[in-house]
Amino acid sequence: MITAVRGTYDILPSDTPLWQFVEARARAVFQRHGFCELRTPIFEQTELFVRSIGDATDIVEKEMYTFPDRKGRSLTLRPEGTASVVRACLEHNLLAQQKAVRLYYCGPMFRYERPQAGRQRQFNQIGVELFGSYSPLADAEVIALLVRLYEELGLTNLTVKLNTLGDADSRLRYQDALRACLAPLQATLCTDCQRRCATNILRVLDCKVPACRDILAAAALPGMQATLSDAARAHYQQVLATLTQLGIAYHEEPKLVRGLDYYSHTIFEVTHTALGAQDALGGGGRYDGLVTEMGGPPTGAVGWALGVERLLMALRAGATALPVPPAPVFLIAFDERAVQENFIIADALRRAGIAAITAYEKQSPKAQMRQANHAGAQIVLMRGEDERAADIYKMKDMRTGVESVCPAADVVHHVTAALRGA
RNA sequence: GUGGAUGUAGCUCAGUUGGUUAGAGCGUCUGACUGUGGCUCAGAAGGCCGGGGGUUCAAAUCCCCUCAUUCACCCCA
Repeated sequence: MITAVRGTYDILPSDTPLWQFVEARARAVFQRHGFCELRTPIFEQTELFVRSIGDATDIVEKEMYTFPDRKGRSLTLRPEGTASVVRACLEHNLLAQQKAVRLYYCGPMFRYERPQAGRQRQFNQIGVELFGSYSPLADAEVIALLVRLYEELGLTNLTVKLNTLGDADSRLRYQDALRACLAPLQATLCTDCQRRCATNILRVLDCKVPACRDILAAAALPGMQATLSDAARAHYQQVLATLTQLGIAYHEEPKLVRGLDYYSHTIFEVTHTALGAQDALGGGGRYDGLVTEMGGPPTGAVGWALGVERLLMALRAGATALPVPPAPVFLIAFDERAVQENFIIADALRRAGIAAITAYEKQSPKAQMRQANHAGAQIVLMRGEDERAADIYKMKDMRTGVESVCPAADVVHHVTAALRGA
């Protein structure tokens, strides 16, 4: 038997209503906030991700699905959404005008990682990007948007974690200071941290190995705040103040670090208690340098992405009321001729906007009634020899068990009235 | 990429120190005055015991490999 490849999975009909619910709510919230959808291809030139995400990141180093096409060009299934959005904006000149551009996207992303709870190789993200402003209000706007979206979906037990990396100069100064401070200690750190010292030194701060934590705590490392420029510090404070005015609770996490190179200034992450090790429901930050890095004009930018699978895990944990599938009209045939007759009536019902299904073969009335019940039918229409003689349909309301009769020519009206009354 | 746990019916799981035709619950199907669902009762169908190799008179059970799932590390959404 051929199975779905490792790290991928099917979203079955029993689950798709929940997905549709989440997507519909998300679109409604984005629409209220003035964000428009952008749909980009699922694969891009490999170079796009290498340049935007950073060639020293885990994503680029070992997690991308990269392959040559038939003419030898290197292509990559997108591991995240921001790079494609920036590329599309530049390609179509969407950032040329002097105004903010608000975009959202949703769809599958691909990363070659070891699957575990809340982590698969093809997974879905919903994300937003806000271009054209350096204002801390823009940071606050997208963070608020993320929180309002979760609220709209009925999620609680959320934690919003915030930090600032400062501008590019602040960050370089801090990394230098950290490197100088850690150099003499490097041999005593865990092997992961020794590697991090070379690749992404900020991650050392986030190490969970107890021995490392003790060493770091004793080392009196410089705080990032110390190397922040005045402007960067003021920007961050303004973001915090605005969130407070919006009534959005947050935790400052000075050690919060992100895995993509393009972030600067504000970074944030939303976690949920019911999620286990992969507890980040969503995260993002400001990336003012990326647009110029990709060959565009200097453009302020801030955005986030959320993992839909993790969002659904959190929703299920919270036992939020799930949407119910449609309850169709079910047509039962007592004889062979009725199968064909029902098929025609079903079409008339559907054209009138009423969901209806029929059987393809005559089965026992009992079996057909069971099917109708299983399908959640509210109304059952029955046709056989007796009904044909009188040119009528027998109609049963499955909730009350009450049966009635109506002329064959008038079925649509009767069903409509019955559904409305129920 | 590293480590632990687990793969038996559609689903959730039993299976005693290796020993006859591998079980249960739920679900499915069929019946219970043959043209009527839900509840109840009765019956039936449904398993290369994840796959491959090995040990043995004998393997779901022991050993090795492999694939997959899962949890954690790592990393991220």
